[in-house]
Amino acid sequence: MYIAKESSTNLQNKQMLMDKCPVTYTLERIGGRWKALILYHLSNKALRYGELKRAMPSITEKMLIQQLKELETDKLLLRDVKPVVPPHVTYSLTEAGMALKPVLQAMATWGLIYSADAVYNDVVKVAEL
Amino acid sequence: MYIAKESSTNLQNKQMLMDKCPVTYTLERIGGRWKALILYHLSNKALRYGELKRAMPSITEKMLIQQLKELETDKLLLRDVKPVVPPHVTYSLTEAGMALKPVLQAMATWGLIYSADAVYNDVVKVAEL
DNA sequence: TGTAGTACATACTTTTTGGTTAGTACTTGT
DNA sequence: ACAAGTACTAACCAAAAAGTATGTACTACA
Repeated sequence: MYIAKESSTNLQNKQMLMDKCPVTYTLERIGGRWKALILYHLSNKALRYGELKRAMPSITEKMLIQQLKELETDKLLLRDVKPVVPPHVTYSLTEAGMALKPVLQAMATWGLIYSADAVYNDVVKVAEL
Repeated sequence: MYIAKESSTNLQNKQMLMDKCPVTYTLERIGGRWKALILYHLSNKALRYGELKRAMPSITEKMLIQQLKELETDKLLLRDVKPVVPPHVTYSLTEAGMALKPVLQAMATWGLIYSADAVYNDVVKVAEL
């Protein structure tokens, strides 16, 4: 028999770590499936919504705007709307967004080195199918 | 009326990004609520299971061993069992785990700078309650 | 005898994340 | 008249992550 507590600690733990651990704070900002990739695509030049979509064919439109919105409210990127019709919207990195480049670079470097000989525990290789 | 596809692209997207994007690869290895913190605590010296637990009072035992297991199979840390009773188990960083230090450092630095004036969008501040 | 400490395991549930499907308003091109 | 392109919105759902509660085997100590 299972009796659950009324209030879970899930959000409380998240809050606490965001507050006390700067790494967790950063992780919360750039974590998830798509944010790093979006930041990467915008790292050289500003792009329009449609350009981003075409640069990442496997992201759905819902996920794309959702992530863009979150990145915007987190002040990592800027949304520029030209009030014309059809709409013309460009996304570019802010100061804070630019400052993430060395972070992403460090992660990319580690990933490149240590994924080479890694055992893929959570992924079934296509070749094995 | 809603009719769902039989196979979702969730895992396929994850696989694809892990394969093509080294940042995503790294993120998958150190992401989640607790892994960064565990790596941080082990960054200076090896610790026993109980010492880790006491260092992170709000993690549950289930989450702790689960994360430790994943970090071990990902070869970021080493599990040392002394076959005595009561059990004596120590965890320490591997080469790959050590190599993550600059990555965590870069994230910590960014987090410290850009969390100071951040708007907490996903968190209701305690003071507001 | 019973309580605490060692390091876990397991069944179950809640919360969050990611994905699916369908639709909006407007204009230009065929 | 109708399709295609612009940039979205919203209802709905499945899968993954995180958390809860409880139990294990063994020993030392009071």
